[in-house]
Amino acid sequence: MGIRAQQKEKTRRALVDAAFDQLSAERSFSSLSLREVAREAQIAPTSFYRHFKDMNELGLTMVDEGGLTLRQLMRKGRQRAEEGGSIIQISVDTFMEVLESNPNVFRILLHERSGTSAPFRAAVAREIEHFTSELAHYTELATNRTPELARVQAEALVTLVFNAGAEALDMKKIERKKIADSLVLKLRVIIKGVQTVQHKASMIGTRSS
Amino acid sequence: MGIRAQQKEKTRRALVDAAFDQLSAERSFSSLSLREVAREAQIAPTSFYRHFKDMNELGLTMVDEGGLTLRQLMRKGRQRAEEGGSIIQISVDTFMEVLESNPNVFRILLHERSGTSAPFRAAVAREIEHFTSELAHYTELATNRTPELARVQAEALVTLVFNAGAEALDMKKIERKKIADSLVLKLRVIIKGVQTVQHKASMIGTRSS
DNA sequence: TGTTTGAGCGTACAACTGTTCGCTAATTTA
DNA sequence: TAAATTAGCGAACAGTTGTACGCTCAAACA
Repeated sequence: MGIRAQQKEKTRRALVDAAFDQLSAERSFSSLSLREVAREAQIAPTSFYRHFKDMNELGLTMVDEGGLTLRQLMRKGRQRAEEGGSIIQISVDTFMEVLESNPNVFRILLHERSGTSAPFRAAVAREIEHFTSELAHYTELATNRTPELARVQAEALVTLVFNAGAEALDMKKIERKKIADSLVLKLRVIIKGVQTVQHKASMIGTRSS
Repeated sequence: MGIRAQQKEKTRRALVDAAFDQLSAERSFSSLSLREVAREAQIAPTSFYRHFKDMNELGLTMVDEGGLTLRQLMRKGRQRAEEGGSIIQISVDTFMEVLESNPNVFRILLHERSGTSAPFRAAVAREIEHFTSELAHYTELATNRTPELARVQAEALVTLVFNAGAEALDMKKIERKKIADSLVLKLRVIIKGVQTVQHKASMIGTRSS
């Protein structure tokens, strides 16, 4: 890569990082101004346009990085699960760790999921959908769930996990622990419930066939 | 009430209504400006201060009205449930009806729940906590749940219901129906799961005592 | 080597924001 | 009836925003 393209990439990266850095509990992406981001990235406001058409394009880039983080999260969880132990506990621990080391990545996902920009909502929904369907597929293979119930289970699990994530984001470690413990119990309850429902359904199926 | 106080209350109401009216999928409360609200309410920007210290104070008033709606929702659901039928189905139907007739009330609750203003988040959390604990209390009485499991069940149910509400908000009736059906199934799964867990726990308790 | 490209900059502008201040005029109070 | 209160207004302010335009000057290219 030429010197020029290298420098450009560096500046682009500085913009993305500047935007991520400005996120906090008190500051959402949509409340950031182009000028603020440019200021933080140490470039002139007008130079912003050399890299992104507008703030929305920057934001969508950030959401994409969020999707990447989710895929890494899924992979990491699976790797650890292969080494044995409670899958649920491992998954929750992994989630909380990744959440802690990338708080602002989750901030943009969690916030823009119910934000005011339709493209943003769609992008976040797409990433979460990908995450959910992968989990459903995995569940279908690892257990004896029907596709329908695997999907329902995955949706319920993901909803509770992300909700707990949103709560945990701005809390201290000790409170986060409580949320994680409570989350584990809830996930267990759901899985147990799905097992029961599926078992009942298959009994009926057995009887009638 | 004197003529003067009456007129003042009317204008105040106009401001709150104007703010609610401007909310939509594309417009959150925090994106509204004081001047926009005043314009919509047909008063001069400066007159706004005769009624609220700033936009935050207006917003907290609106969140309070959201809490009121939640309490009415709970009451309505219980009334209908007394007349028999599936409690879950009735609750979901009631929720979706109230959601449909007060979309913007839910918008502010659902959005500011993960918003950038700490006082807002706290206010919304308070209202949802109230809703959750009332449901837990009700569950504890109506079934034979331990307080701990009743609480866990209530939290899980509320999380799924509100999440489904957020999804349903901007959808057409037919898609909303699908969300509602899926939600009913998920709630059933959770309740079934809690039943199973509680049953197992009580068996152990019986054995060891 | 001479020419083209393009990242970054500074200036400028119109649009909007929240908020201060002093005024009016109608209601309330004494 | 005379005085005090106050909801509502218009003008004005300093600050911020997104973006258009034209320039520079180093890298890439022919």
